[in-house]
Amino acid sequence: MEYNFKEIEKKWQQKWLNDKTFKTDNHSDKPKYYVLDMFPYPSGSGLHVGHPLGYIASDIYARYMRLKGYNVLHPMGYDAYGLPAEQYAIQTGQHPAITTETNIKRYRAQLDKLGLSFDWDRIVRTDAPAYYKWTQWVFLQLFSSYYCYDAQQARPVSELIDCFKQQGTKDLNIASTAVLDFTAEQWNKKTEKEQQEILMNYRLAYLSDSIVNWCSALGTVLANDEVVGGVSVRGGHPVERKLMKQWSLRITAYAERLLKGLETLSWSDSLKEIQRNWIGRSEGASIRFAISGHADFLEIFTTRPDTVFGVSFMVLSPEHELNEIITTNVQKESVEAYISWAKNRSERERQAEVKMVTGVFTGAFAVHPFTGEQIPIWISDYVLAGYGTGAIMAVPAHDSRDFAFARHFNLPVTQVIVPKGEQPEDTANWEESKDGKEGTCINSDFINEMPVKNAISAVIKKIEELNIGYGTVNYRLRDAIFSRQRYWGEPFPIYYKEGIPYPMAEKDLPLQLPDIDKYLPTETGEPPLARAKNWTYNGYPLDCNTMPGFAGSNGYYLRYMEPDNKEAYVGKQANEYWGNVDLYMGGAEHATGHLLYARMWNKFLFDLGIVSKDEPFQKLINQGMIQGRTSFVYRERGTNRFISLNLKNNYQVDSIRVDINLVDNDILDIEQFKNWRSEFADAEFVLENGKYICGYEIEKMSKSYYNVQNPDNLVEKYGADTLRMYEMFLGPLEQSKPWNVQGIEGTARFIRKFWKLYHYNDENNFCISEDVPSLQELKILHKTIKKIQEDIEGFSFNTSVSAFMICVNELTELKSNKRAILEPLCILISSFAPHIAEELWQLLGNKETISYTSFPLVNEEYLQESTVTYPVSFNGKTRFMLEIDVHIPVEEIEALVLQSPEAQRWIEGKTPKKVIVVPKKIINIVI
RNA sequence: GCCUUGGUGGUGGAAUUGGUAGACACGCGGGACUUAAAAUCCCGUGAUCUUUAUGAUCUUGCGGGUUCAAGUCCCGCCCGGGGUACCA
Repeated sequence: MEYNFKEIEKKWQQKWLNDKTFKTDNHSDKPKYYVLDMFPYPSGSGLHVGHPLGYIASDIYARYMRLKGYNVLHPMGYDAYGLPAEQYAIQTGQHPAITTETNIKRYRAQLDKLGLSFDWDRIVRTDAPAYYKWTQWVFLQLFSSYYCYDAQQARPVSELIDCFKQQGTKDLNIASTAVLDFTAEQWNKKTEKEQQEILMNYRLAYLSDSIVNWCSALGTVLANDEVVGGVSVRGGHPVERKLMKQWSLRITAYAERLLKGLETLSWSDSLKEIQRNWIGRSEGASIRFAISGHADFLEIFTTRPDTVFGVSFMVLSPEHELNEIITTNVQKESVEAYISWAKNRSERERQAEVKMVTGVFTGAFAVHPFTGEQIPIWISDYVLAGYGTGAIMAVPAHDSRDFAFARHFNLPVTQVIVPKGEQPEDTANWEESKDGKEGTCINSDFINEMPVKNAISAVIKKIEELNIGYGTVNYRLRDAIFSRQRYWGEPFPIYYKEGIPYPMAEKDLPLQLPDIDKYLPTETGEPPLARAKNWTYNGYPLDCNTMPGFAGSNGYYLRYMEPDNKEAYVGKQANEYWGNVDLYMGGAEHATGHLLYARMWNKFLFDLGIVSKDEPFQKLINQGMIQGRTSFVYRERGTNRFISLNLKNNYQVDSIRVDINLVDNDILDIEQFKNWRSEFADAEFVLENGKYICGYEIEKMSKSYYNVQNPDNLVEKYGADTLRMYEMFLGPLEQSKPWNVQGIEGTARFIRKFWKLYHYNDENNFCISEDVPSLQELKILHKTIKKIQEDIEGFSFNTSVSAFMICVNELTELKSNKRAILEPLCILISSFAPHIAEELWQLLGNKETISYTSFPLVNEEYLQESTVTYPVSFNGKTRFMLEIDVHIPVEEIEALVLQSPEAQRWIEGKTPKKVIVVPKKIINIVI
């Protein structure tokens, strides 16, 4: 039989489906292993070649673990809520549910063709009411909980109310938006509304004013990605940063645990580092400065209280609430102008354009807490409203941004720290600040001559004594804004009574997403849900926001454990059996989003006693991103004439992305291009050598860049086994790489070669030899088993594939087709190329599928060598090879080498200075 | 800007974690089979030089350093990718 991958793959995919080969039971004698992929967002352009990279890798591991005797849970689902379906709905009027359904069907068909071993009976999708019921349920729990720092866990708000009734805020150490102070008596006198407002200050899901990108023309809030240069990408309308009431999750309450928990995880160091930096723990002090002529205080956070005597000005963020209060009449106009200018700059712009120094003086002065000096208060957008208190004390001598600011506005620079081994200098000559945290204090009153570290604690002690501040820990992490003014998401199970939000009863969940006539915000700027008819609960209006994309993806891994449970998010027994995810496969682009929110979500559920593990994802592998190669054509400005790549420098041109399907080998198919868009129908071209050559760039694969490569054509042409092998062969799993199909022929050839090894006669029938294998064949086999086992366990799948290839090449050379070799080989290859492996396995006469067998064991005996071949180097340059018996002790090797005629030739009668013998590695002779 | 990651032949990449740089594959060149093509198989393939050899020299983004020995470790640069809080 010829190798007919189409028939073979279809046959086995059908069989796995019919037999439910990969259905997983929640009960087993075997140890459990949970392999999870980050589920995809079903986009309109279908599954692209980047998706399977992770899915194939996790599938290889899942299949391997089954062979190693584990009960493996390997499910799949869809992150079905998202912006693209909504945008499409706005444009076409088609309900996002329909778009999503179509896309999911397409994804499923594409996934099925790859031969992935998912247990499809456990499918979850985030837009299913039976699923989002539980997303809403968790939200209600968050709403009804607060975070107690003493207990280091979430507690019910009802407990907090009892506490307020009895002792007010006394001795409370809990997470809050603002620090409040009241007695039991005061609490009990408050109205229901006042009490509810106070409780909002503590809830883990709470309403507050947050800064968002508001586009009044579109009537909606935009992501930073959707804003460029202060205007919306769509339409180019102005966008301003505006305070709006939003739901938030108090993830900052979990900052410390999120940080600590990282230590227990098998994630890459870089990913942990990203999360650590994102959480951004810094120790420092909060100090209150009095303001001249005002009752208000200016509270700042600094990590360098030791530099307090070097303060030469204060800086407030443009959003700071004191701006309005303290600005003098003289400065009013320029301050207002500056603030309104700064308002339209995104946070990213502000931080990126670090060289651009801007700011304005308020006219007001703060009072130095120790010297009583008058310190001018400035406003500048290099101070961010969202970090610390949104205000800083500027110490230009020891902070580079403050230094740049001081130089630009000609403010004084006072040195207060002398780095070790240096002398105090005249700061007028400085070209940069001395930011180092090592040194001794000068010009600093009571901390003079102290090293920085001691000075920090001395100042903290002093401000605590004076009751003007305290030592504190600050996090860069911000609470997550949790509401979106969009349609396609989970509605909030919250209704309003006299403007106060109340939770719906759990028994009334899920609160189903209503149908509406249009997916746009209302004319008055209300979110789309305001268009829904009877959007009320017991006669009260419901919240019109929806939850963000990440809401549904937080706890989905729990739902796979028991997807049909109607009583609970996840049943206790199922959760205790599956614990957490043993291996999570997904992209590193989720490092600070999903992977942080999901951890917090899980920790909260852990606090509630719903889940048994504090961390959701024990081991994490980030598959690299497969990048697209976007093709570009170059249009001469103001014309419809296109200039070939190497001639474009002679013209003034604009780069235009062109669909990669119109380009072959960088050569544009001009006829197809003309038909692609009506605007190009009468295009003219300036060619080189009769061809139009396109340029290219490597970037993220995206429908909007026209560079999406889908796997369908390749599966059609080469089969799933080849595609699977090829995607793994492409390079290290964790590295990003551009997609390129140049090498796929080689993998296809290798699979055919493997098949032919057992189908070599004229009729192409299956031929197998029952002979006992030779030592050489056993050596090849066991070398391969060992290598592949090591590589799978180290997620080095590219070298595994190479090892297979070498093995097949060697066997082909020996014309070896023995049963005793093929049988283990089928099992080895079954993780990578499961279809061909099953087919050969069946041809060998096996009745059961490979998943019921176990991984072959390595017999080290076959791998032992009697000699070692040493490279012999002179002064580090390898000159010849020398074979030495393994049993010769290391001490004797030196003499042996020096005596060899080759060595004598290189030594040329000189006396070697030194001989280095590294066992089994190298011999180096220094002369 | 900040965080993170990568840079090795014409191309994708390998290198036992400090020990023969370029495995394996693509591509390319040559040959066999064939009327021919496809497929398949065999040989060659980092660069330069010469005395054409079991030869020499150079070579892992650039510049320094540590070491008997550096793609790998250290310091300083350059360039690409991802993230940067409402894309998923």
